[in-house]
Amino acid sequence: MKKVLIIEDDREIVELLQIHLHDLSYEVIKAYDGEEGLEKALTEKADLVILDLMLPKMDGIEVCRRIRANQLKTPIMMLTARSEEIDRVLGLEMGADDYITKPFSIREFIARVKAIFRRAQMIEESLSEEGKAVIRSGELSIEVEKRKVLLKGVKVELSPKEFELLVLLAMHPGRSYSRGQLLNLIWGYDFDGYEHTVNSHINRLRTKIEPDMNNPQYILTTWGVGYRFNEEIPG
Amino acid sequence: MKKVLIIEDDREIVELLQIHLHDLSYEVIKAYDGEEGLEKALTEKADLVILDLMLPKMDGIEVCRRIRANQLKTPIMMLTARSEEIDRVLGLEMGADDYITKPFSIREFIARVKAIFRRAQMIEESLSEEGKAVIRSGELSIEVEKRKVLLKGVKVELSPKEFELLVLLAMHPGRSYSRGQLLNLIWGYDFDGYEHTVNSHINRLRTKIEPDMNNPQYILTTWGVGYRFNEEIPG
DNA sequence: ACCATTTGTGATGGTTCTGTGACACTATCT
DNA sequence: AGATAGTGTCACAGAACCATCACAAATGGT
Repeated sequence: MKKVLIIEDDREIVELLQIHLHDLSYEVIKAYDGEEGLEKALTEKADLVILDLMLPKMDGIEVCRRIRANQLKTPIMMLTARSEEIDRVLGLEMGADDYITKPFSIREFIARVKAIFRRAQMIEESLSEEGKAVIRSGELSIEVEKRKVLLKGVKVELSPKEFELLVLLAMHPGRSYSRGQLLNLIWGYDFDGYEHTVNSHINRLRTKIEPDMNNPQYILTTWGVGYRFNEEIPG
Repeated sequence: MKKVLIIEDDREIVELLQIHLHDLSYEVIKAYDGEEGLEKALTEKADLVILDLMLPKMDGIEVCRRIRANQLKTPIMMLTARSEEIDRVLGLEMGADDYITKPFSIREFIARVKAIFRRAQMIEESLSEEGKAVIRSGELSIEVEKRKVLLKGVKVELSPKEFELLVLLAMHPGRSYSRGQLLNLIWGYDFDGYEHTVNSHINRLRTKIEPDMNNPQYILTTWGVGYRFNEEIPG
């Protein structure tokens, strides 16, 4: 059974979410402040964390960061009170997978939760078929094990860095990575170069896989933040 | 009836696996620590070994190595606690055929066990053809048992290392092996020489089997990674 | 012990990749 | 619109990586 951790100080909202998550037969764990939330996130190994931005004791942003530092793969959905862009951007920068602004409709909330699990499920399944870790998206297919990328069935030659970038981004569609994060994750934390280096590699990668450079379909830019893989490929 | 050996100290997991393996009508042998596991692996002649990475008395890696040293063909499936704990590469480097991270779904576990047996079956069948394990690819045919390689019907004389390299690569077309992996798998994990040694052997091997050295058809280079056998031999 | 073969390593030259600077371009805000 | 900060593009030099060759040490058979 899937575990969902809710970190939210408004008990009414927690109640509401719990009821509906329970209907979907998920196990629900609750935390009412940042510290408690972080602790439970690290110990309970939840399959999804729902995280309010404004929290007592420890800010949602900080909680998100700390979770990411340890559990890279756990999906996080942010709740924010104001629909201001700043909040959204910050949320993405920390590596949240999705965000939703209060007040939200339960219908929408459930749809998003399902979407997140569906995505996680896809990754799980593609990994499980032995030897075949394949990520598919539109006309693009990535055979991770074989280090092979096909675009419309035609093999694309990528350099090591380009390949690693593509795989990292494509494994978490919709999640934005800052240039700093990408440098840490791919180049290593001891790399001391310019962040602008990432631009070049993204650019080279795009020239190889994007049909139209002025209108990228796979590698998207999150302005002011970094890059992400498109989560809704047309067709 | 197929025999499956489970080496795992967590008795709950052993129980669980046993039940499901029994359903598939496999005979199950159990061992609860590394030493016992190795002993039973060597005496019982199992068709599949399921091996936990963390074990009392003797580490799973060591057990894996020792089994491999004696029984080259027995498939081994590794169990690891966390996905971060072990790199996919490391598992394969030790010679495990597959690995699965805990916690895992029984469904997935069974799928993988079946896949391993299916693969073993395939190899078995190709072996039974007049007792010859033959790998064919383009104009190249490798008779593994006889240590004989034919190019366009003409015998090619290969040194031991060259032959082993060729067989290992040709057995898994498309999969790239790093120089470190090749050293571990062919030279042995205790070899302490330069990785660049592999280059020389690949080079010598190529001069013997490649029609055009500037455009290899069989042994390809995966830049920044290592070498692989071409999976799509032209006509 | 002798010879032939195999094998590891050093050296060298060639190829690909990668980081960076410079500049054009775009989004955002006042 | 203008100012500013963020992003796209491109070329190039240096770095990283690979192929090749030569040679000495190790190996193995006779």
